[in-house]
Amino acid sequence: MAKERVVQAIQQALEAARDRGELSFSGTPEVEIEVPRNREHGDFSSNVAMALAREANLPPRKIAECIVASIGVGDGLIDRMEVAGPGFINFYLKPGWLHDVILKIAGEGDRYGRSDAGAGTKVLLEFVSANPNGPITVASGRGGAIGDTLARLYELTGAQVAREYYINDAANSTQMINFGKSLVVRYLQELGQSIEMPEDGYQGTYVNQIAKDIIAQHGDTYVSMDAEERLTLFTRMAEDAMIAQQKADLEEFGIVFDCWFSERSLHDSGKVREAVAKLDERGFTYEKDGAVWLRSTNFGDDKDRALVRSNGSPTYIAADAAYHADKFERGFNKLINVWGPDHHGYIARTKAAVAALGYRAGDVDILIYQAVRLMSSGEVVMMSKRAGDVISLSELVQEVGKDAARYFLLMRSHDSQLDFDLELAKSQSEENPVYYVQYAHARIAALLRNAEERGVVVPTAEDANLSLLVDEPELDLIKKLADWPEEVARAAFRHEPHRLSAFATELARLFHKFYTECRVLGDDEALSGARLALVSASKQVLGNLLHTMGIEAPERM
RNA sequence: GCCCCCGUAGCUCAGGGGAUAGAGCAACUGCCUUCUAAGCAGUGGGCCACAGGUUCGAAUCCUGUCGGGGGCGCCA
Repeated sequence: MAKERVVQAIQQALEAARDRGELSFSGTPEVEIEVPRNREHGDFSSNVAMALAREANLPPRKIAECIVASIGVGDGLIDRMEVAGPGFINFYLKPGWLHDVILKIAGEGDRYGRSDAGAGTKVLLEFVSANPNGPITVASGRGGAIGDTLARLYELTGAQVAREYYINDAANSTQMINFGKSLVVRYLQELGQSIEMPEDGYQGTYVNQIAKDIIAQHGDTYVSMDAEERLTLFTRMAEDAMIAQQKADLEEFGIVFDCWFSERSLHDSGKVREAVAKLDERGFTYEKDGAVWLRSTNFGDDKDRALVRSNGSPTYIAADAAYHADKFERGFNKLINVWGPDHHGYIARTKAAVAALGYRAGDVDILIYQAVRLMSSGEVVMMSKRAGDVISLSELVQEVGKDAARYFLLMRSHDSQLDFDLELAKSQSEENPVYYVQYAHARIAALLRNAEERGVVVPTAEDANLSLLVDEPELDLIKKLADWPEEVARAAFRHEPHRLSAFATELARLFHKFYTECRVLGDDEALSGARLALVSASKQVLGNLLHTMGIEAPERM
């Protein structure tokens, strides 16, 4: 595409200048070009001259002029160049390059935006991974939106991607036993016994529901059961019920995992023991106070961590070490974990465990997203899982819809806290940003329907006379369309799925602007045809974009 | 005490070495006999928390201070 050709032209010019002895620098300089914010600064702009100034020991503008002088304009792409400001080189291209973009989009369709930039990468994306003791919360939903969108982005770069949910189902977890106890209480209460829910029990009504389901299936069989046996059974049943519900909640949110990975399975299969043994063999453990410790400080952690308790049971970090080893053993070469803010303390120790096991810690990327606050009428809606007044992801989806929920949870950088304005997300009106974007798509669809009704033929991109597209709103819109593939790669590799919401807003704005200023179905048949080709391309890109965000692209609104 | 994130318009936040700092919401003013006004155009609104430093160039990088949030277990 045009951008690569400009980069190549600069590189060749640099080498030519070096060969002539006009510039001195070593290696091949990284040539970066960008789309300038200001349209008057051309189609692309480069700062190489300034970046090279020190090494070449020449004023930036001088270098820029030297580069410009050795770039030919005869290749049909570059119209003219300008040295501007402190030493920017601005490239003004012949409009044909933009028309090629429309041809490319028409040719690639749903695949427009794909690349092979990530080919050969086998990514395991682990996200959500909530404890199986309640419905998926809105906070976990943020992790879900981020993880799933990141997965879609990586897929577009040609990487192989697996979405995985790590189930924290280790036996004897105090949380889970407590959860099981709560279920027992509800079960007995439902059957008329008067016992109190303990202070630290799970108050949510979903526990009552599980109790009712058990009664519906098994009646009062468990009333007379041995209490300890019953607790074990109920803990397991509570867990199974929650996992099933979580699966359903997430599917409703547009997320389907390739694998639900059980922590317990790591213990049962002996993999946790193996991992601890391997750490021991490699000399990174020691015993103290009857416990086995990992020398995680050897790998940058600020203190050593217990792997096996003095009572002989392995800790969470031991299982985590085994889990990450297992991921690598399954052939993945890039592990991405999307974790909530309460896990930030685990980054150093997890990476330490990975390194101590002999894997590359650099192949593990851990993304911590910050808290979500639900806001209603300017007030924070408080949430506590145990108190039972959580607003679940499922409730949020029912309240505002999947599209608004996903869009809002993707609007902010993962490391910013996020205020989720319920009223705004709910409002089916102009103030809601998600509708702004979807409306652009629906508007396009309406336009194309209209054309059909009027008997106007939408020409193929090849048949349209694209050179008629010369107005500013048209060119600005095409430039944005041209940027999509690169935006995909940026958002993927920088792990910034929230960029898509900004891109979506910008693309929608440029379309609306075009729509307002450029009449599509007019008297000039050739111009209408060219504009319809542009409209189709816009629909394609907007659709691809919304699909990547996991949001519907409506045909009408 | 130590660690992480944040501090940018009235509010919520993008931008994270480059040219004149942006968006949504809120406020105000225009634009529908013509393709969806869920739209467009315009106005007002900023010591980019503060202080030093690095750089040709800093909202952006470094150090420190202040303010907000989160995390620091032989819990998971």
